[in-house]
Amino acid sequence: MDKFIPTTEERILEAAKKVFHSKGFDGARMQEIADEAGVNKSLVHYYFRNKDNLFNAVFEDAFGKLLAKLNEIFLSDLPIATKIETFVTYYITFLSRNSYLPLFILNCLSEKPELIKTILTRKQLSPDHMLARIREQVRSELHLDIDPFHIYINILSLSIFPVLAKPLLMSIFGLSNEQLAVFYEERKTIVPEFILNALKSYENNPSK
Amino acid sequence: MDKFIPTTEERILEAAKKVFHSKGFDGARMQEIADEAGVNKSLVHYYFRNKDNLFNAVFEDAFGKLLAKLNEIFLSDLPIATKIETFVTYYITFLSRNSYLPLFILNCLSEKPELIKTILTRKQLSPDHMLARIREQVRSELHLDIDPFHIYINILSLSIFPVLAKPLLMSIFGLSNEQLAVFYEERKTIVPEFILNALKSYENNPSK
DNA sequence: GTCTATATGGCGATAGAC
DNA sequence: GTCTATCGCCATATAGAC
Repeated sequence: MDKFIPTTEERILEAAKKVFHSKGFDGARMQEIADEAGVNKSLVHYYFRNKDNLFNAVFEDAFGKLLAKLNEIFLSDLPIATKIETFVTYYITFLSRNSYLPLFILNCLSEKPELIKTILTRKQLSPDHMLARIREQVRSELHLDIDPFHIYINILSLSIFPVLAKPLLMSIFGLSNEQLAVFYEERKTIVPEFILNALKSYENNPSK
Repeated sequence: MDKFIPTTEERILEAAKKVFHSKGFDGARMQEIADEAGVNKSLVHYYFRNKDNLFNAVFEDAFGKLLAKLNEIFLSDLPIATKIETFVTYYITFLSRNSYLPLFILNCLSEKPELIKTILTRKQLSPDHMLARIREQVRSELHLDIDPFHIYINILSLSIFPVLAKPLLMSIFGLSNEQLAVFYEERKTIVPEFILNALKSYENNPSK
């Protein structure tokens, strides 16, 4: 079994992910990235020219993966209930293992929102297409004629916020890492249940 | 009507809020804060000694207000359904008017989680007390014997995340400021409905 | 490709006149 | 209390030897 030997460039990119994810653009130091990668500081500039370039590479990698998965799940042929379960489980699992990621992405988007256009076109992702698909399924499978946008945002909120708020859960409620792991595990079943329960009630009482 | 004339110190603090909220600790510049307040840079040091002190003052102000309101609502004598409505409406209103706040607070907590202890003790806030109160009401009013923690986190998620994700909503879905205002307005009724619907289903089917 | 050395600028903080 | 001037440090980035 031949071991994967990363090139210097890959080592730098991995180190940059670690540092940018936890410290953000302004807080990160090129020296720290170099140390983390075990290379000389000048090499970082040699491969990526400047801090902005390196940061963009890190951001595209992080956000691109998440967006692609989002699209993959919601454009698939699964029934809507299964999609919700799959999405919630996948996102909670992935984000809780990379818990710096969501905060990093939101910070980046609030500072440089233009970066997202590049990624959407480069990866050929269309959020409108995805929303249309959800609306169609909500209508045909759940027999609800409602705007799917709020539902969609609710799914994202319930999956992402609890990971985003990890430091808050630890410092306010004093949860340990073990308790947090249990908490996230529970949410993988509780959240889809919660959402489908809420939707079922609309079925009985189609006010909208 | 005598106009409120802010002291220099107050002007600096207000300016610091604006700059720290939007740029974070590392991104903020003492010079920018001074410019924003219309004073000389040295005056900022004169009143607050250093950047850390100033930042702590800003953080305590922001987070303290939100925590106090959270406690006030959930420890009040309102029925649980009304509490949820009140909370959702208040938080969406307040946060969407100060949309930098939630991201600012989460960043701060992930970098210096120890700051929260000070605030909790200084403001005499007890999260455990609040959770106990919710459990009690969920049991007596909704006749559900379930752990209120997930419900509580769901309420926070559905209220806070959509504001936190404002830049995401704007850049991915291309929402304008007007569309966002409508969106947040809709959520003030949709979210409590969604939550209470979900809880009602547990009532019919008390698996837990 | 990888290193050392250095240019260049910006930032937080202080000293000291008024 | 408010200003000007400046110190000392550190960060990004580049030049150039190997």
